[in-house]
Amino acid sequence: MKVAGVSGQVGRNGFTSSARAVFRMLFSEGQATRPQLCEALGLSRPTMSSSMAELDRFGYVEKIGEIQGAVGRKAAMYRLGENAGHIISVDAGSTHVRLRVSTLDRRLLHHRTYRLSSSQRYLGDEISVAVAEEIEASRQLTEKTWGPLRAIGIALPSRVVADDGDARMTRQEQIFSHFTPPSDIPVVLENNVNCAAIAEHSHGIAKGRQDFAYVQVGLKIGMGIVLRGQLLQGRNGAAGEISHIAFPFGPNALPANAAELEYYLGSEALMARVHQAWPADAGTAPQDTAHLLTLAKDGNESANAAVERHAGDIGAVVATCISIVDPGLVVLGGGIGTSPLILPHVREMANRLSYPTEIQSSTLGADATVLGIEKLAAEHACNLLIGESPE
Amino acid sequence: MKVAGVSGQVGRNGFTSSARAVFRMLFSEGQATRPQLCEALGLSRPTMSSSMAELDRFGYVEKIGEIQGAVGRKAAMYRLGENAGHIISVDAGSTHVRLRVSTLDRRLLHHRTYRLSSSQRYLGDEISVAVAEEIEASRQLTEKTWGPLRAIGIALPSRVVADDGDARMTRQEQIFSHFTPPSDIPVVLENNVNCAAIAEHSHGIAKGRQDFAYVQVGLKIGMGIVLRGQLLQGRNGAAGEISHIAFPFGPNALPANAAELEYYLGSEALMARVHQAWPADAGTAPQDTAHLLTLAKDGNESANAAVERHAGDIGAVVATCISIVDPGLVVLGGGIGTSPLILPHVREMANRLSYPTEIQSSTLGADATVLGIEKLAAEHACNLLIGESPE
DNA sequence: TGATTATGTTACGTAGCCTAACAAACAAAT
DNA sequence: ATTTGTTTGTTAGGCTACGTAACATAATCA
Repeated sequence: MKVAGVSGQVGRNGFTSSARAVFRMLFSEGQATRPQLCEALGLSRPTMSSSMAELDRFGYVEKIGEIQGAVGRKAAMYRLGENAGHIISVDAGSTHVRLRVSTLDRRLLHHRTYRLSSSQRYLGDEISVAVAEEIEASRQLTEKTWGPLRAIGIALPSRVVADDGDARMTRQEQIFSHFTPPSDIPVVLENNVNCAAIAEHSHGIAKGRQDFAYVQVGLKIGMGIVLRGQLLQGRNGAAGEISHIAFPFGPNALPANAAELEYYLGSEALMARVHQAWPADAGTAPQDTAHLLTLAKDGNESANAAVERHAGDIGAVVATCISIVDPGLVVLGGGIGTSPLILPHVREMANRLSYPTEIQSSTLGADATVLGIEKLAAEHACNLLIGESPE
Repeated sequence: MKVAGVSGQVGRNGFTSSARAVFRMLFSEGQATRPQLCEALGLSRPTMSSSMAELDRFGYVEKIGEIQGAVGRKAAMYRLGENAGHIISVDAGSTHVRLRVSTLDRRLLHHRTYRLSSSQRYLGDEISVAVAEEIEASRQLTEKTWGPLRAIGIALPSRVVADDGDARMTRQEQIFSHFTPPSDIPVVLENNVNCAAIAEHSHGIAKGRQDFAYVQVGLKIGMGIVLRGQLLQGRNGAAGEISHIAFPFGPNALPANAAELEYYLGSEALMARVHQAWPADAGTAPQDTAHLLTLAKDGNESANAAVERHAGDIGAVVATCISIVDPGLVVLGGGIGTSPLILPHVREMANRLSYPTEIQSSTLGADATVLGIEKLAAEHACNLLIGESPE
């Protein structure tokens, strides 16, 4: 994750640590009563009173109702207040630009989806233009109940280098070719596969897991790794760039070029191999991977063989990842990755080659990436507002 | 790292956070004056006084002298006191059992090295017996100025699973077949390659790095990964088990068995290939890898070709690791890994296939592993004594 | 209409830090 | 040898962020 713009106050900012804990709790839980917060944070009721007063002075919390227990007085329910502000999150994808405007605790305020004129294989001008326009349009209709804009998050189809990393040779700056963010708003950039991984962590099948890997198999292949609850980025923003693992590699084969696996495991090369091997008497060869998967599902032998072989290849890649980070859980995503046809073969290959690991298909839809960058942007905004998280 | 024995008090234990910070500073720095500690920890001199008094009551610190600045009063120099105690660290290696007795701040009190009767490929009875005897012998001569024994650390040639991991199918318990640790002393277990990585971090070329990978190439091949300053262990204790990456893997090759790379890249298979390819007119074929490296260094063409090919294979493995964790630094260790002959070829292959990464040879000697487990055991003892580290 | 229970506030105590001021111990200047 | 200035360490006292105890408030239940 790269953060541009405002350098930001980190740490001490006048709030007591209890007030910060309360804010952070409402930030992550959405809403809670005072007794719930006391219980969860181990604070006394007087401390809760003063923390709430502190936060309320800035409009960072608001009371949204009361709930009645079995007996006794009603408990006041709170959530983040208007002044906690809002964020804009954008998935600058290859076919669509998806945008969400939401509060820090991720209540959706507004959303848009823009379809690009053509599929963009890499981050380029058209994506930058579309992002600029979509963000501008959303900013126009900002309602004043949304509070101040705290951050803009953008998920990119490119490597993204953290602030302390080595940013040479990255395409990440391309996003700014036609898009100039407001000067006082921090911009959070992250790779789109990593964002999908984050979404699996916060909304998907990896919820509650400290460690897991998310492998996306579609047009391209990529991986996002979460270790100890945190996204692994790497010195060059290249953590999870599995298209660069050594391939081919064997007793009589050394890799000749970088990223050969990207071509081999990508949809295009897969379909090329399918066409090559397609028997003349097996009917029309499928035109795309969706078609291939449909044929396989319907029992077409040639399609099944191709899918099985591809699943084996993916299983080999997954085994390699497990052998290096041993995450305990691997989530498969992307057009091919989520197919129930490949799952058993990936499991079989991965578990045969490496170590006991749960392997599951993603259940999140097309919103995963934008939800992931939303989470990251919200976290960044939260940190700027009340200081870095304690751990 | 697996921890057996005493469950331990974690966190709150009567010490103020300043006192804990002071202890932790002396633990990591070895010794420091009061003003130095004030400066480094951001504490006032009165707070330092009370923290020192607190720690001194338990004998956890001791004054070891005074140093004179340019002008002004002398500053008192402190280090950890006798009651901070000592630890025993053991490298249960394949040919030797190395043992160190040291204070928590790693002042060497005693050391022994025991040569095993034969090279042990796996953790088995002979190693367990040797460890039991060496530890017992060291405990006999415990001097009372050493203070209490706080922990025993053992580096094992086996996967080691963390307390929350999945311990099935591990050999780690073998160490206790003939060795029963004192019931009230915590035992810290860790894989020996991971220990060597830790040693690179605390004493070696990776000092000060947050992220790096250590690749050991010798009789076997293995990796230890440090991310955000912490060892990566993995759900099955299998993080860094690079002998399990998919191999062979190519357009016409899927791996048949687990760990084929272990056989292919190990010394034995390497030498078998060398013998196979050795020309009849090139003199006697080398008998072991050391001999092979010597011949290559002296310009022998066949030896050089074999070394270069092996280095390329290692480079491919390193590239795979970089593509997954992108650590920014890879340290090569082990009998073959530290050879200056392979370094340029590994660099060339790794950087061609993946991302800009510093690749260096280890400069630590045979003590690396025991120094690594010493660090881990010391940290564990420190945490038990004064609570978990804040971050 | 109490009795009971949960919530929130007020009053007050305390731990753990700080600053200010002073005492002690030193080198360098007089 | 005395004075001066500097650094170190201690004493005195204050402040902040918590806590507990007690009370006020608001609900259910009998």
